Amino acid sequence: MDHTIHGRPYEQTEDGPRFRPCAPHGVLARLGDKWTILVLSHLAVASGHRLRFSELKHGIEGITQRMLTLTLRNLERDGLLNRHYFPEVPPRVEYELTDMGASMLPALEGFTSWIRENWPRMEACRQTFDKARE
Amino acid sequence: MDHTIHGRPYEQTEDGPRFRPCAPHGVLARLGDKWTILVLSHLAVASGHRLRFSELKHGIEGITQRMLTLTLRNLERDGLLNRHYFPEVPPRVEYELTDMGASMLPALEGFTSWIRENWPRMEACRQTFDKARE
DNA sequence: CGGGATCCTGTCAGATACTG
DNA sequence: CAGTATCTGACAGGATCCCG
Repeated sequence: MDHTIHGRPYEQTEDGPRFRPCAPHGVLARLGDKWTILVLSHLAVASGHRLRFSELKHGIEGITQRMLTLTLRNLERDGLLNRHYFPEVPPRVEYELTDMGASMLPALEGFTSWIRENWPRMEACRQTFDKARE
Repeated sequence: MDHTIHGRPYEQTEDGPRFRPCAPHGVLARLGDKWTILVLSHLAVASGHRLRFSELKHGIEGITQRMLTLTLRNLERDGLLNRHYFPEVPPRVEYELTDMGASMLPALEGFTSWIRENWPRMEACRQTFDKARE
């Protein structure tokens, strides 16, 4: 039998539930990496949820070709976006959110709206905390 | 004037909006680290949103003392939980979600529910992707 | 234009040992 | 019991060069 609390798998022990590393962690780890949120933000507001490589690169301050490529590969691997390659000269490549990728946006938006509301307070907490142990 | 799209700051350029690194990324990076979600999950389901250090340590498979301490410090710094120290012998320390910490749970739950629904599909996409370029 | 291949670096997780 | 201190290897990510 598989037990879950709030959808998270755990095993019962005599001292209470013990969670194991699980899916939410893996996905949030991906979203939490340095560039993924920025890439998704751009595609979220783009017409057709679709942009070419150079538009993404120019739109994200400080990202290198390599990191953009890696970020896009990971998102493609997870099925969150599709890569469209046009063998023209010069070549053109467009990235587009999949249905699954687009379906994630409301959940992400819900979370980011919480963050926006609470961000000033978190920032204040950090400064208080840091000052208390300078 | 400060422009935002979906709450994210950006600067306008002749080629369209350019986002800058912003608060959502920082918070998600924290949540995405290896242990934070597991710590929050435990506190979320604990009575009074409150647990002592050893309960957390025992409840999270594989975490080291050091990493649990660091994870808890970061959450405390962000104002998401409080540390209660009882100078007994042996000492006892309890960690408790703050109001802000508890207010984050619904947003987190919304996100993790999306993940649970889509996780099998993401896993399938990864395997397809990996096989295609073995 | 898009991106693969290499090399290099700082950062951080993990293990271990010690302490009030 | 609940930490802190120290060391180490692994790895994320930046810089650079080249290629169809």
